[in-house]
Amino acid sequence: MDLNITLRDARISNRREGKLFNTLKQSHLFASLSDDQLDRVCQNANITRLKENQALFKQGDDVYRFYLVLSGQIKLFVLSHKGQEKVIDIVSDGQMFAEALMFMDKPNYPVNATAITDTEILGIDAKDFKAMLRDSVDTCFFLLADMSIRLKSLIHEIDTLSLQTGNCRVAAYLLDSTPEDADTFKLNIPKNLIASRVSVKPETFSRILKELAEKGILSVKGGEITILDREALKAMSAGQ
Amino acid sequence: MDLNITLRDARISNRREGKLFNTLKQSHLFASLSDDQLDRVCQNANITRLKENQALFKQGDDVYRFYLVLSGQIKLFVLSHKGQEKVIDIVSDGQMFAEALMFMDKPNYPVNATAITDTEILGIDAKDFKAMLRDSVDTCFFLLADMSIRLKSLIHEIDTLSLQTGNCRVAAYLLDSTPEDADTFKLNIPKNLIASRVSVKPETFSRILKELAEKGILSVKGGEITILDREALKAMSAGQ
DNA sequence: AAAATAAATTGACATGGGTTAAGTAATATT
DNA sequence: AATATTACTTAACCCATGTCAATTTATTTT
Repeated sequence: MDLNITLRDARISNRREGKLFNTLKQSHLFASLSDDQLDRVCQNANITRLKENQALFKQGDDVYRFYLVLSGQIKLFVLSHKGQEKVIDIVSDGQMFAEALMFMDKPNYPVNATAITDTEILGIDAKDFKAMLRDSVDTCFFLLADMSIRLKSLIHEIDTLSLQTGNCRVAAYLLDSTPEDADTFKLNIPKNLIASRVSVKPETFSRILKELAEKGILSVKGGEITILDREALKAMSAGQ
Repeated sequence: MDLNITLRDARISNRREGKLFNTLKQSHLFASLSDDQLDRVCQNANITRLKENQALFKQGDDVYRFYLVLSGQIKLFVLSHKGQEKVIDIVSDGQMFAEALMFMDKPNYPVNATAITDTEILGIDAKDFKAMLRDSVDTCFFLLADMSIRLKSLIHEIDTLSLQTGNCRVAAYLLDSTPEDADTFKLNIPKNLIASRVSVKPETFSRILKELAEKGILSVKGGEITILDREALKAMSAGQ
């Protein structure tokens, strides 16, 4: 199929400007690999282009690869019995996902992955990567650190789900979405996905934004948010 | 202090009946280590006895060790701004905890750890362990698998917190607490801790148990639960 | 055993946030 | 540009679960 291009081709066409290699090296995990190791890992790697709304894998599918987003965005989500969707995470440019699974016995994806915009991803073969990993304890340690950070942030997520209100989670999300300096920014994903990400309904998300606007903490113009009172927002994200 | 006994002493006194070594080998991670590697790891290890309600570490403390529970139970929990407690996990005999943290830059415990009964734990020095780990890719892989399983279960936890009711989470907890064969069992931790573990208030937990009893799904006599209709309980844990 | 303390239950009530439904804005399609 | 589709907002209502308060039941302590 013409959606899949072998990495060899991609490397030849991209090496000149170094786009792919640079992207890989920007990623925490690959930064410490030599070009040789990178080559080994990329033997059976491939680049896939997903159209908006196209699924990459479904919850329960067997795991043969993990992925690095080159451009675009992927949503990782679970579905309830009744088809209700909960966004676990949104993965964007330069970020890796599903890299933790290959170490399990007979791994299955615990989430669904679907592109939310046209997206270009690099898929890396789990077997190749694990084989390389046996020769690179450093990379093992990078991966352990990576997973450790994820564990910590998931624990924090459980924490906020159990102990905080939707209000706090929205405030925290907004603070997390804007750099310290810029007070005006555009939401990079649709509001209904943000709502699911912070575990409230879209209606509730709207209400919370409205409430924040009424309190003078921020102003909302479509997808453009301006933070007017950062301290108040921080206070709210910390739980009032 | 007399609460800390060096492992050398412990080994001498325990090797005969092999209690400590067996406990270590029952643990997923240590099962693949040679006795020599085990010795290296245990250089600066020590055994600590905690009294009921005694804290082992607090959220934010620097991480120098990770732990294996030899006997008793430890609760891992976070506190809200207002002092509200959320139990992240209960760790019992043979289980390891905090082993994921040592790979981070300047790690701090993301949770509090307190003994809920008199507890005996083996503390393993993170530096020693990491040094040994550089010579044992196998153990790296075990650890990666271990962390992968934890990641998966935390994702599942977020899933159930976002998409399911307290009802479902209680049902799932109860199913998880009893072996497939025995229908009658004693809750091994106080009900208020179970409530926090499944993210409901003690009052709500009481009501849910009462409702389950009224529906004929189980019977409750103090801390003793008898499952009367396992299928119904499974259905409820799956979301009605 | 009695008293004191802590844990669990129960009821009355409050509320955060879900549900339903309608309408409005924004985006995509013809 | 006109239509269709999708995303977002708003309002009225409702429910699961939290809060508060009072009791009952366990568990310690003396």
